Amino acid sequence: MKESFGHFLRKKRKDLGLNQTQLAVKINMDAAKLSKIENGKITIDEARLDLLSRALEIDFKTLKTRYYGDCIARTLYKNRCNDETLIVAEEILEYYKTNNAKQGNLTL
Amino acid sequence: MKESFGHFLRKKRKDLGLNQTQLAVKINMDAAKLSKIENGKITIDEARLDLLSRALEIDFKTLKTRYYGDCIARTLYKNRCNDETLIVAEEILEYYKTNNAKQGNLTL
DNA sequence: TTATATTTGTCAATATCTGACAAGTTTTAA
DNA sequence: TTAAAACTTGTCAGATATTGACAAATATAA
Repeated sequence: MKESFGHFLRKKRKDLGLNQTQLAVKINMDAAKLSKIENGKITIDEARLDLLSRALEIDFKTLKTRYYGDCIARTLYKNRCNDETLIVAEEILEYYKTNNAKQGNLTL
Repeated sequence: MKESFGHFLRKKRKDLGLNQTQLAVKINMDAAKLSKIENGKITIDEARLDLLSRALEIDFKTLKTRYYGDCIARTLYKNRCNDETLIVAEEILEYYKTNNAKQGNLTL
């Protein structure tokens, strides 16, 4: 079982022997904010995800997958969605792909 | 392949021979807003989803699954997530379930 | 065209998010 | 048990986003 995105980040940070303040400097971020990210209190954008992947020596794609995977897991958990939801999501994703919906037009 | 949540709603509405204005009245909603929902421009909360399920004679659970499935599909599509993301999401969901994270504490 | 249906834009009020910092708490190590 | 370091949380005002209600514009159908 994979841990949460925040725990994953924290583990990687400690593997490199960095504290939050040190890592925060590397990615030009307030240490308090980094703490909130590790604890899943706030979101992070892709630009910051990129900086983070470099600082933690993780492949960007891997980190991105972990991040959005975590976001989706939270949506499911928070809203008490049933197990079928992910399957339905996959099917609807195909719909958007084949119908070439404009990506900017999509509101979550 | 399943269509989007909005298209699903529209189909069900037309099956019942209702126009947006008529359905909007039933669920105590502005018709313009209903249009935006059918076109995926805005979100809807569970209370309204419940009203909608009654008005359209759809099982609430089914509608809810469709709705969040659509939200997740949009997240994936909009952010160009790779195929592995859903698998990762499933694993992280298990983490939240077993660790009994407080559902209120989760920020998306 | 004319009526009907749908979509989009606007508005102010409300709510949420942001970064920066201060204050508080927990952990660590002597 | 201490003090220091690490971490977490709260606050602040400014920015950004969302809401419901309505008007205007567009599309569809008769």
